[in-house]
Amino acid sequence: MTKPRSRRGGGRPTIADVARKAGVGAITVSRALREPGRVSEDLRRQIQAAVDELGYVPDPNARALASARAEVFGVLVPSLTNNVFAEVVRGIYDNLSDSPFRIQLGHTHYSGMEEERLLQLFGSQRPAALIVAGIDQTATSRRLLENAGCPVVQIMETCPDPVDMLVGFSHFDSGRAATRHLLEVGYRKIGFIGARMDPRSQRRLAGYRAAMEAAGLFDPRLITTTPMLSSVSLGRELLRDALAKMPTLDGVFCNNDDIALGVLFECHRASIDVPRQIGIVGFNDLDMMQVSFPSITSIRTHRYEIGRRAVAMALAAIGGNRPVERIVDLGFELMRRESTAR
Amino acid sequence: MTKPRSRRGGGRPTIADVARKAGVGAITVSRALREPGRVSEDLRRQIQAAVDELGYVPDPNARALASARAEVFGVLVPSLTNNVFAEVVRGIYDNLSDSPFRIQLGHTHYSGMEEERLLQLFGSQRPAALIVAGIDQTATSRRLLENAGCPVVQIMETCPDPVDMLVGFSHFDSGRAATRHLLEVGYRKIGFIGARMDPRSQRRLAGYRAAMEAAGLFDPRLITTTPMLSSVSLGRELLRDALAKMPTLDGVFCNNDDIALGVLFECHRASIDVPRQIGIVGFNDLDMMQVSFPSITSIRTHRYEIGRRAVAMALAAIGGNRPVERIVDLGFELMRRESTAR
DNA sequence: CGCAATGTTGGTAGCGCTACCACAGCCGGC
DNA sequence: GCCGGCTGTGGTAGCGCTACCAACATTGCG
Repeated sequence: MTKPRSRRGGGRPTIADVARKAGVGAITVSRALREPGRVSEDLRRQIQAAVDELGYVPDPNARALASARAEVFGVLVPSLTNNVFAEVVRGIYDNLSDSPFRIQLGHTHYSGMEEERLLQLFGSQRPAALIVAGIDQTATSRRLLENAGCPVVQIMETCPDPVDMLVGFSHFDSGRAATRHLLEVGYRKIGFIGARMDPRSQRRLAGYRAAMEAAGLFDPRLITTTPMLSSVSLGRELLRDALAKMPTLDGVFCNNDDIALGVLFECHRASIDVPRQIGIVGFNDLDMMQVSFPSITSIRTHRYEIGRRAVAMALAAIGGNRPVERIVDLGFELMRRESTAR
Repeated sequence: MTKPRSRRGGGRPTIADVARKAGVGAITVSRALREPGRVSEDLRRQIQAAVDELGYVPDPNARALASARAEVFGVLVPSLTNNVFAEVVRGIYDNLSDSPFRIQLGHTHYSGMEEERLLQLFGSQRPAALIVAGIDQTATSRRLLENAGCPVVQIMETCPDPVDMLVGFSHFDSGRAATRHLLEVGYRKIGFIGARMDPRSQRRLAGYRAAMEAAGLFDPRLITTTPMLSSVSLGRELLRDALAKMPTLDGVFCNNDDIALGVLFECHRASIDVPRQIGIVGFNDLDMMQVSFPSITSIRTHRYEIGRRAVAMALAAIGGNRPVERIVDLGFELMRRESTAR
């Protein structure tokens, strides 16, 4: 006779304990918990009573092993301290909190290598779905996504050929819209100021450039960027740099709101009148943009909704009814404010 | 003869495949991967070659099931969009990225019930360690933590009787220090402005109150709070409310930097001179505090370091050598700036 | 009334991995 | 030369759960 291993788990109740208590087979307990509709009302009640009494919680690891599918959403974003992604992630969490799915979050730190490593790692868990930021995966990453064997949602951008599904908006269009607005209001020497030029920033810059070229006003010296991580203080420094290069600057499209705020503060310090001498447009429309003095024109993006929608699409796909629209463009909105009101 | 189940996992290589290829037993492969020191140099090389060739990645679920221990850190914070926790979480991720541990992140949304639910859920995974924000768990939550069977680190605060380990700083002391600074510089009618008064905010308020009472200047009408979530725009509204209640207000200790920024903007709009008419102190010392115009005095907290340190302590405990100091106080720092320079 | 279709339940055999032993070979000490 | 102790390796038996199939009862229909 073999002696049972000494309950390595520390004596937590198992499905067998519940089954014994309820006087049914283990598999019936399993079904009662996962597909209550397939178990008779009577047994379901008995089982529920046993579960409650024992305080049974299914072991997700055993479940994943047996079913070859973990109840986990893998989520890959470049950074969490970036307010933008924090909002997206919040949308994801909120829409997933009532479901049995857990979230496995990873930071790529804007690195393709790191993204590959994490996808490899996440893949080994057989996640129920993957949500990844951006469309600029390496060839290896793209292959990993295609072979993940689960719904994949790319977020934050649009493109015609996603791996699977996509929710986002056009960074090119939004960059162009911001620049066009400055042109329409009458600014001419419009600079682009940006830090950490990730692919999405590059597309906004391309939109800026397109607008400026269409107006016959493009000049490469109007562009000021840095590889450093974006921050408010960096916005201040970058405006100084931009003005040093181009003292006649009369407007700036800032790659994000942090930069824009830094620019505004530097204008205060240098007694530059906003919007009279310089017009400012930010990007993302954080709450503070409408509060600042003067309030700052910005491009509002639907970050929370992107996260929420990505989850909704993934859940639909898991449930068997893939959304008809594989590609969702949530657009953006230009919020006109005092910083460009001249 | 039983036909093998059709590789539900989709044909990924298993440890048995690696063992066969390397001509060794499965258990030796397992050891070579987890404790290379216990396997001879020769076999280790052969096994590594087989692993590389097959692209073998261990299944974390099977591993967790067999060893009754998942390589997962459970992390519980109230909110991710709060910049403060985003920084803490970054510190946690950064210090854990080279280890085999994954992170399971949960939001309590400042709710004790939600915290209980998540601890229950996380516990079912048998995590390697738990990191939770705060010391104000419900009785149930505290019991769950005590019985988690793994190292537990509470973060963000100090107290004499943590569940297990603790890293943080004193909110009471920091609130008192901020208020004392305002008093020292000469402000008298000093208000407290705060949103979302979680337990940490309450302690800062208590520190404020202690300082004001010690100076014989406390007045409950100086306190303005709201249950709403903190934001820059809320800071602006709260200052209006505070001034309506107490027009002679000459200083404010803001519960966080977002509020402080909102207050500053409202002062600009209302042509209130900072620091002459009103002094402002923020809390957390976000980057923008030193950039704003005028720059804002704030209490610097070591958020990233709290996350980093919590992980270091948990790893040490997992490794068998619990840190001698179970309680670590990382302190805080008053950053004097223009907003209180009069 | 017979038979297929449907619905409900249970048994068995794993999922991929590691804990726990067993065992072989080697060392040094008495 | 025997014994205990080490080191390195492997076999076996699960971890807790679910996929798969079988068994049985019940129903509907010709």
